[in-house]
Amino acid sequence: MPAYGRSAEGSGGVRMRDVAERAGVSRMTVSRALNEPDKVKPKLRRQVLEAVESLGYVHNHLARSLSSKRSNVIGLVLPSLENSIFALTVKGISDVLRPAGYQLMLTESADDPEDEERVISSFLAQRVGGLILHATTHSPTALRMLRASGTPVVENGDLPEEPVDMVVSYSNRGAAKAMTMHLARLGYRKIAFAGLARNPRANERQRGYLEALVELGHGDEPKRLIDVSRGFGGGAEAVAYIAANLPDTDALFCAGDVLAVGALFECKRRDWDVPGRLAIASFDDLDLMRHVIPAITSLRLERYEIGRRSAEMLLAQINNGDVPIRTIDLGYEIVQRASA
Amino acid sequence: MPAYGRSAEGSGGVRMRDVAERAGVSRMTVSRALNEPDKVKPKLRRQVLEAVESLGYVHNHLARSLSSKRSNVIGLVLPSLENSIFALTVKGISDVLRPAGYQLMLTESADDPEDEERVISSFLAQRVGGLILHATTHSPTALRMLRASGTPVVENGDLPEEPVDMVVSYSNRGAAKAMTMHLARLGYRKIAFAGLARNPRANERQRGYLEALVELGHGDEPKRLIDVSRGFGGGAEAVAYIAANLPDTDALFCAGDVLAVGALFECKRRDWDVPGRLAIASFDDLDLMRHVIPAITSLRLERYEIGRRSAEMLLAQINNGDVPIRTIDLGYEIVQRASA
DNA sequence: TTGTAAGCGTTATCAG
DNA sequence: CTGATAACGCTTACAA
Repeated sequence: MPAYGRSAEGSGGVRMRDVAERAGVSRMTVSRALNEPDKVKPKLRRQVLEAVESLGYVHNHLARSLSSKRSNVIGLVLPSLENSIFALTVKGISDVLRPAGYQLMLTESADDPEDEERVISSFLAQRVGGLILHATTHSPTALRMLRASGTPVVENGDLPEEPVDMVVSYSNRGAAKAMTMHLARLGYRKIAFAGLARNPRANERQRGYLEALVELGHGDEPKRLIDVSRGFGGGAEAVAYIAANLPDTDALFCAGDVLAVGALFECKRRDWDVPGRLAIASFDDLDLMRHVIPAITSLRLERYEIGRRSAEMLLAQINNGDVPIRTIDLGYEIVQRASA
Repeated sequence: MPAYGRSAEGSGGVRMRDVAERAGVSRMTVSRALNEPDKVKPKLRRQVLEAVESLGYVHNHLARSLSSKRSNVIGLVLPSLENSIFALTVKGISDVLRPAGYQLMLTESADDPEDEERVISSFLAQRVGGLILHATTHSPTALRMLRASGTPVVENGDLPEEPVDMVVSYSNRGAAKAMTMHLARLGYRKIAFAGLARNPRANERQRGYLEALVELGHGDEPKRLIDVSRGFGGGAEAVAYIAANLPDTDALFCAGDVLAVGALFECKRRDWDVPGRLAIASFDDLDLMRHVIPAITSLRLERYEIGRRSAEMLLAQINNGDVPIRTIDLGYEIVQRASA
């Protein structure tokens, strides 16, 4: 037996030919009535639709895609579902895809190259019509597979130097640099940075932070880089580390919102005034940021637009095959709040 | 042209027959080497795998599923991706599915029957091998489609009276009732309930809350039901409503964690002591609950287990077709913290 | 506008 | 253990 198991014999086993018989037309007329209704006379169309209804026929997309070499499925690879920041991007994608008759297939793949490879390979085996990847670092094998497949791809998580195909994103490096400069402008002088070591996007953010320090003339001062674990606990770790090892730090820039909130709570526990004792700034702009007390200064990214534009580009590529502008930088915005 | 557009011609256009030629075997041997390696002599198997590798062949699951009437894709319908509570369930599902060679297709469908119908129909058209639905209320059409398809289904969001097929869940009603009784046991007498009006699961929670009040002998007192909007803002609305209309309320039970946190923040803004002025309890147990100050008393559900067991049941049904116990109640646990 | 015939790329089946 | 052949259910291409 194969690795995969038995499944339904397809909805009730009603095929297009059954519908055709019932409606008194040929299979092709049924096919047309379903896919290109305009090409079938209203009367026959009605007959077909009635037959479909009464037989409970469900169009077989497997057969359709195999035969037509087209697919109405778009694959999306997200780094994680735990982080609700992606929800907006998914919504942006869906809002474009759905009216166009496409369906979104979503998979998560921790920022692990092997995992991504497996997921991409699976999507390609499924012959998806296009792929949206919320990641810009891929294994050589993954790259080879993607290129060989000829499948349209949009990358999302960052602005890569060598895109696979199309890109809709913002610059993690640029955004982090801007926020660091912003903190400096607010008067903070000893700015620390906390992030997850294993995340490529967090790494880029760290680079941006370091670039800003150099530009500010703090390049020679001892580094204030803090590697933390994920979740709220990571933010607490950062504050604890500052208390123990970098007590003169006056601002903490967190590579993610959850870290920032964790840091804020830890400050409260230690009775540290925010931003008096320690200012806090973060990346992304979860709804939570403006509700905590004090509200946290953060970087807002166009999460919804990223999704919408990605889907639009993908469809344009699939349908016209001609997308002149293949990289879109949607930028970022600093949202100034009470925490810094 | 069809509603859906052009797509890749399938990875490089390399077919199984090309692999077969290259390896000097028949297509069937290639098929076996890929699906049931044990049934092919090591030597031929190696030849095939080498040919696959050198040609960059990607197995066409469309054709495989069409021909075999099996599918290695499982569809999952979640109410929303904004709520990270589902991340754990997804992980539980993936952990079972992946090693079994299955792939998860995820879609979101707000608790809107029409939307769910469209999504289910799409999955059935895709001829998925099984379906996991995080919802227990379905439109008649959806039910008919599901039943007619014969596709194995697991429902997750609640314990329905008339399951479609299999169920792995907890009782929203039971859990809410238990929490309300718990609050009463802690000495609270004027317990309010806040939830989203349009959510079937929140409705069941409300029922449980009301049942508890009756059992406590508070059935005749004026109701303290508060309909709020979603997000942190909803929690704030609840507190504002209490301040304006139900000032003697001593405890607030929120149908969701985000509401509870929003309520907590609003209390702080109003300088209300929690739990002194108002106790707060919530449903689900997001990580955030134990990090806010004060930490919030909540109901913990086996989110990971729900996913794991659902996937296991589904696979058992697909492979053996014999799953004696078709409904699993995983219960809930009250996590007592400082907020109540 | 509708129909006919020949695939799409794989696997089930049965023979060797 | 391996191979030949006929599906799987649909659409393309062409003919009427």
